[in-house]
Amino acid sequence: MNIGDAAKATGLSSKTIRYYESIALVVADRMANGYREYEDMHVHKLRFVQRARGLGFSIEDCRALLSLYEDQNRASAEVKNIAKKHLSEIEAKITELQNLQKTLSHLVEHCAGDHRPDCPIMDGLSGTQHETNPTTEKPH
Amino acid sequence: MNIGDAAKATGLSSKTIRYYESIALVVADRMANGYREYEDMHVHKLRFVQRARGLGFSIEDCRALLSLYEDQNRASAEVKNIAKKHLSEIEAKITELQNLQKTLSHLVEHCAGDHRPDCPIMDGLSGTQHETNPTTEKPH
DNA sequence: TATAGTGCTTCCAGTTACTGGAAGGTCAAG
DNA sequence: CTTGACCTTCCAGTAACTGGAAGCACTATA
Repeated sequence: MNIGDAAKATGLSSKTIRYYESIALVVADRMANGYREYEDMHVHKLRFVQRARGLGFSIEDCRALLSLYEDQNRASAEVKNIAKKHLSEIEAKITELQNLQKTLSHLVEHCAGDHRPDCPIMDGLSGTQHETNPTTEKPH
Repeated sequence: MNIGDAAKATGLSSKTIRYYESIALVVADRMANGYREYEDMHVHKLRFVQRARGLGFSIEDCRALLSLYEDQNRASAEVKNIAKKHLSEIEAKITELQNLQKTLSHLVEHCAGDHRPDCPIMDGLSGTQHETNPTTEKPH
């Protein structure tokens, strides 16, 4: 199976699969002509990574998870720790975004959105607001 | 006022302020010795950008908002459009993260997290799950 | 005046996870 | 033998900074 077929089998692009090889995440064997050769085992790993990425795990998390995936003597506690850490990052991000959403929706609701220049959104951004809720001051 | 003072006045780092100048977002004048010179107007603009970034607006949005900020004849509708678009992106992101959170928290809850290798999280990632909810299959 | 220390300058590289594109080799079909 | 689809490598770009190196400017002190 060459890279194009592996791409179809996993839902990843050939580009992405090559990228994963370039960072030593999933490395294929080579055929006589230099083409990459994918066995079922490689496809399984690629699908594993694809699912993990779909759950938002970083590439480095995927690397760790993949090595646990191959480790017959793994402790599920290690897997759980990685997942819990990721989960709490997701939850923190949700909270952060909900705060932005609250502030922004307030501003948007109070903006007439017509041809006139007066705009509570601008007032909020310029610090000229008359009566408003505090903006989250920390860029990331 | 030189760049260090502008940094203190805005809460941005000197590095960031130089970066903003390099992308022509907020450009300072220069003093005889080559140092950047910041007037109140520059500080206002930098604070404006800092607040907009704090609300998650992209640099390009900041550029557009900044030009509206300076436009006496702006229509608040233009501001509102930018904000509404950003707001809907935030809301989409929240929804996406909430889906991940749901799936992940299910998996985490069902993992014993002990010394044994059996692990529902691994099962979910490898596609070997016994009874589970679908994972979000789209990386970004 | 020499020097030390702080702050300023520019430029280059690295971060995350790919994606697009160029230049060129390989293979199967007609 | 040519065409077209596929494969290869390598380079550059994305977003928004951040870190660091090399070197000039300014102030204070010995």
